[in-house]
Amino acid sequence: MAPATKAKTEIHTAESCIASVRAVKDALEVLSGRWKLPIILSVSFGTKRFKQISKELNGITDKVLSKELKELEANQLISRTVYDAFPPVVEYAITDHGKSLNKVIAELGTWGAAHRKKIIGR
Amino acid sequence: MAPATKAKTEIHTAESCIASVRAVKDALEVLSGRWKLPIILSVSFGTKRFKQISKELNGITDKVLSKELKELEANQLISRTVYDAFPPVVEYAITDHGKSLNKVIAELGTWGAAHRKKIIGR
DNA sequence: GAAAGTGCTTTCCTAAAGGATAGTACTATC
DNA sequence: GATAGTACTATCCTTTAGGAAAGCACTTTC
Repeated sequence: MAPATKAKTEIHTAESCIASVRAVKDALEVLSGRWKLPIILSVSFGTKRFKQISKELNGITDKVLSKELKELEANQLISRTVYDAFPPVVEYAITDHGKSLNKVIAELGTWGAAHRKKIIGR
Repeated sequence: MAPATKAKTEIHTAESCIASVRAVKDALEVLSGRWKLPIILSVSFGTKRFKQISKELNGITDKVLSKELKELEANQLISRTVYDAFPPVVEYAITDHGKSLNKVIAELGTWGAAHRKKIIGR
């Protein structure tokens, strides 16, 4: 069997492909790493405090969680509210912009579960 | 304003939250890094050769691309076909399993474009 | 007055990601 | 016989991600 030949239509396709690739790369830049999406998901289930998020993510260290929360806040994906009390009380909530990731994350979760079954088998 | 109080219903919510988080983490493990999703997207636009993918991704080095392609093949997300010719001809195509990521990637692209406008402003 | 509780920060360290650069295999073309 | 063409591989190096462990602030509870 011979390799496929270049068709004229591919030129047009290539351009839209490149544009799409760029958009996906933009998204990945903001959402990079193992934790940002899981954090957003956790918070989108309801306003949470630091320790609660930490427990639900299972495995993240305080340092990393703190750093990720800052980045997410900077990108307006979550909001942070401090109450002056002691011991400290800080609440994290999803923003409207963060909510706009709902579909992405839902799809990803669905796919993750399906992939696990297919490849790992359980 | 006082911090929100813990409601009974949150117990139930927390469990489904943790399950969702796990699924998302599973997905992220397979799709980790800056390049895998863009590669899958590129290939899902049509069967491509090494150099073509390289050009469309804009910025990836040969070494990294080669490595990523191997991982994606191992996870059955793309297929690799070698034709014995000189210079070499190798074609990469999306698999059915890879196609199952279409919605995820499309959503991500849409979001990426919107986010760029919102935060970066162009 | 010791201990617990919360949301961090700090220091130190390892592993992995990823980039730069060059090289190879072999044929075809000029 | 130099050069181009393709899909890599190999080496070396820098940067980033991320983890482990401990410390701190200040109040309340025992």
